Amino acid sequence: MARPRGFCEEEALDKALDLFWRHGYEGASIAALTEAMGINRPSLYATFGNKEELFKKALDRYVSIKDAIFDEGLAEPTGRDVVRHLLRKAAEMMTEPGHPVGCLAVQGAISCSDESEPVRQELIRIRQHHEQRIRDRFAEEQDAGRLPPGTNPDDLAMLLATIANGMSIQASTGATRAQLLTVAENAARAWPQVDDVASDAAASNAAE
Amino acid sequence: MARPRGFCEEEALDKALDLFWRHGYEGASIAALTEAMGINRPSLYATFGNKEELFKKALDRYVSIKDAIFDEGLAEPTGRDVVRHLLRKAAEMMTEPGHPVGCLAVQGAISCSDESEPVRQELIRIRQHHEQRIRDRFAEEQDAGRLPPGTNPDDLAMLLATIANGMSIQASTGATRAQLLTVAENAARAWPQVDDVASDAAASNAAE
DNA sequence: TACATTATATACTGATCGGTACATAACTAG
DNA sequence: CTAGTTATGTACCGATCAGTATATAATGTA
Repeated sequence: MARPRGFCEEEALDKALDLFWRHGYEGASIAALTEAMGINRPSLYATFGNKEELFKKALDRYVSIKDAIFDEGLAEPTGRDVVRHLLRKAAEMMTEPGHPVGCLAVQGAISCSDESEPVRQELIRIRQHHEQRIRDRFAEEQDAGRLPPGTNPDDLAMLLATIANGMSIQASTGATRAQLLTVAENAARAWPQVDDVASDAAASNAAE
Repeated sequence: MARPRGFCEEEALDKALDLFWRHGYEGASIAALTEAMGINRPSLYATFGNKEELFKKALDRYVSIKDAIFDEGLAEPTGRDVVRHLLRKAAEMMTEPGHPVGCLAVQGAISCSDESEPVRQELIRIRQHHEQRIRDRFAEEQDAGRLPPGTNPDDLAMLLATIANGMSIQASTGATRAQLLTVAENAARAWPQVDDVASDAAASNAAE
């Protein structure tokens, strides 16, 4: 019973996600956001609250995309297949033409000023959520007897997350899709799995 | 024959390096820099030119530190030893108490605004310099016959750089030294080397 | 002691940041 | 057509950004 909104909220969120992804949280200014979203400042604040809330709402869309990829990847039959699937998908997603490069949860979490600390914490939380999913999947691998003796599924999950994070950095600094796919394939081939590891145990005890 | 400088240029540069490392290029404001360095704005500009030149001079000190680590690590007898040495050193350096976490060349290269693009390019150049050193070392491994058939030394160098970059992200988001050392050890153990790889060739052709 | 030179400290510039006050436009219910 | 409500557009707020003008303090030389 009042003036209707002159823009689509979801479309505007997608534009905001693109800009945040491309420039990080602080790098995307309100001026740039409103221009990309095709709306005015007051409309943005009336609809989304403030910059931080807008970011979180855009982030929700990003997480749902990534969760869908994890659903596929974690369903692969063995740990090595999971690694290959997830890293290949990551390589493709991070170099999608017309899309921002790298992973929003990595690029956006690099601290610039302190003011964006809550956003950084949120991104860390997101990444830990995904790492937890990998941990659970690798625990299944261990139960299935496919982990070499002494290999810790949590350690492998962290290694995989580390490689994925590194790929995001590589992508944001010019790595091509072909290069990232090669990284993914080499990581998958070297992945420890019981059918190709001979001796070597207790890598997990190396930390002091 | 004039008023002498009231501060030590090298000490001031070290303070600046610490701040850039901690907050990134844009995140370290001139106000914060001058306070940390214990000098005034005009002194900073008279001595170091401007923010970008100050950053590059601080970066030089960082690169020399890192190059020294590479000198040690690349001297290890085999590729796997090189990987273990470099990743262990990286884990220790990234979690040094009282120091900023992560790698400056990674944390600083994440784009916030476009204005810092030249700085980003400089950091990318630095990282490529180090990746080149790894490439050369792995080429020696291939000549020595320690690389599994079909394994490309350049690909392995990129994989190693990817893991190191990922460790920087992990460090900046709360990973402990013990966790990073475990990542390093697991990566080293799984590293492809001719004495433990049976079949599997041409991982390099996986990219499309 | 007087001068030339360089470093320092204060205070400013214009631009941009996130966020908002306020007047007006567009709509629906009566 | 009017009243009430919500969206929009403009123009602003104080804070902060990198960088600088200017006046003064501290030195070596003469």
